[in-house]
Amino acid sequence: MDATAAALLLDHYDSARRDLPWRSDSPDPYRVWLSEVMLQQTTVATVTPRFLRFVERWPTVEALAAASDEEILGEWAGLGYYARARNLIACARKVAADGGFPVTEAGLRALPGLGAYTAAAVAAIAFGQPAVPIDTNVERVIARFYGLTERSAVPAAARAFFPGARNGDVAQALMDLGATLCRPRAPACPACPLWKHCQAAASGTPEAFPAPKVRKARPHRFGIAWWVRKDDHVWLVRRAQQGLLGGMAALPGPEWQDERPSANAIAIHRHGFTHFTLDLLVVPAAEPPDGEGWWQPLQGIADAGLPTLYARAIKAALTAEREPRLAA
DNA sequence: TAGACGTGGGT
DNA sequence: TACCCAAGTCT
Repeated sequence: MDATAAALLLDHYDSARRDLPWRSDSPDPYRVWLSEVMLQQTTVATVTPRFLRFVERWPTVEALAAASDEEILGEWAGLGYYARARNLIACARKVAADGGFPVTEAGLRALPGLGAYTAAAVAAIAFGQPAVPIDTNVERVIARFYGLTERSAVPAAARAFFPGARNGDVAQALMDLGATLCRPRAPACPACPLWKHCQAAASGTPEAFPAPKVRKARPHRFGIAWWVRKDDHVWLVRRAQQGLLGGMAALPGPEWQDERPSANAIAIHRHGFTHFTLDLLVVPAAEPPDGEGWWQPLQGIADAGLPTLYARAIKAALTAEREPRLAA
């Protein structure tokens, strides 16, 4: 039905597409998969340098599969949503053991960390399959193009929009459009190749499509991180594999709680997570707590593979030690 | 199925 | 400061 719109979109894409390091006329499935997993809920600007470091260190899925958990989690540190890294490891090892990536959408969907979107994206982009990847950009552009307020109506509309041939390019073109012109707020309609065919633009209030999602308020929580120094080292532990920051290096400490604890902190780091904010109190202790851990040299601690929460808390503690008057 | 799950940049 | 948003997945 919308061969015209898809053709206009592809013409625009062929002349104006962004040059991103995982894009190629002959895509490497490993690079497509790695980039798609990194891009889940993460911006192109954040992913680009991290992607380049990953593929330089591990140029193939076999090389990645042969790396240790600690190496990969350390390279992922700071990217967030660490379940992605744990699934990345499991997926790489399965693909390497199987001798390559599955070619079909269903086969890809069965791999760890590949949901409906990523399986369709890899199938379409890397293998030229007629899959229809629907991410937040595609959802927004399609909803606006057809004047849909209900997000539940988008998948059927998207299947009508996608031509079947060049679905990977159509998807990337829609994502580029969503990121640069058809933005959530203040869309740049006059510059859009679909402007004259777009229902939302014709309505005069394109931002009203699709209807906004309802959001809940974030609670506030508190935590204690023990600050145990010896010479120029600090005691670190590895967090449990499941749950928040699962498998990542961390300062030791008890479970976080809803009430503010009374403790003699040398620094307090406030950190925002998706579903709550945290005040992490950094509290000096003389000896490491019971359990596994190691002495991490403070030299180059910023590159030690810590998630941002702990990298920032340690930085605040070191600053407080240097300038006690500034401590919270 | 709704909540858990990170972080950085824009406004 | 605070909220929005980002190439989602898993349970």
